[in-house]
Amino acid sequence: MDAISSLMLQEGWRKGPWTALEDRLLTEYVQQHGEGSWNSVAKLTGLRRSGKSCRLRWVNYLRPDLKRGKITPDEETVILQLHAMLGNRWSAIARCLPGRTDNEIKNYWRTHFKKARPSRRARAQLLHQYQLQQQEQRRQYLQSLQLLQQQQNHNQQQLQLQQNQNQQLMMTMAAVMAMMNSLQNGGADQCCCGSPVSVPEQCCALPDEDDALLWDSLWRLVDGDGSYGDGSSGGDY
DNA sequence: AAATTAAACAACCGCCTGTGT
DNA sequence: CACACAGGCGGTTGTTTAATT
Repeated sequence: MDAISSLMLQEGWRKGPWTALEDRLLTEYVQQHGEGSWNSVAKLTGLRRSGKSCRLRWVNYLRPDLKRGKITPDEETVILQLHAMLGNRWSAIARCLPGRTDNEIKNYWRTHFKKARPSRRARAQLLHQYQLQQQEQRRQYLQSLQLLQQQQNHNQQQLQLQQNQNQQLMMTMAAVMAMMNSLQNGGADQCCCGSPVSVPEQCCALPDEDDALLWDSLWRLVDGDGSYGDGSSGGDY
């Protein structure tokens, strides 16, 4: 409570709903003195109301030119149009609607057009929608987790396969190198494993079938066709 | 029929502006 | 120019009435 309000209460200012007697006193005052000088109402009539309160009561309730009753559809249209143009300038809107007060229009707007708190039924519906949304989000989250897991397993398998292929390639390379060496050395002194042999077949030389595979791999490498292995990995070799 | 909720209305409050001194 | 005061304005709150559960 501010200083003026507490002072008003100390001095015995009345607040709250107006009585019929207060209305009559105020009406008589305005008839005699005209509108304005609201602060002198209390002195001249004995009313224990502030000037502000007197003015508000007169303007919003006692003025004889006030139009009573519901807002008509035409008036509603005007209110909507003017509000779209002027915003919350209620007094400006009220000036275009004779007999209506800014307070009345403001209340009407708030009641009918300002986004109202949803009804209980609407709130329950909103809550239900929210819960369904939450369920769906949870389901999607679990699904993506599962997908991620599958992806990781797949990657693991791919890695393993790649390692195997690399190993095989290294072995092939080593065998090729050994073969080259043996060809350079007349083909008799050393085997691919380094053992001194006169005939390669007597050491660790590959059987015919493996031998063919080995040469096949070598030509692929030389051709550089990148199709080594399962054919899915292009460019890493 | 009682309890609860929403709508409508009335009044108050604080801030701002215009005016007189 | 600075100050005080009255009046005006928009936002907010309180109360009553009507509708719904």
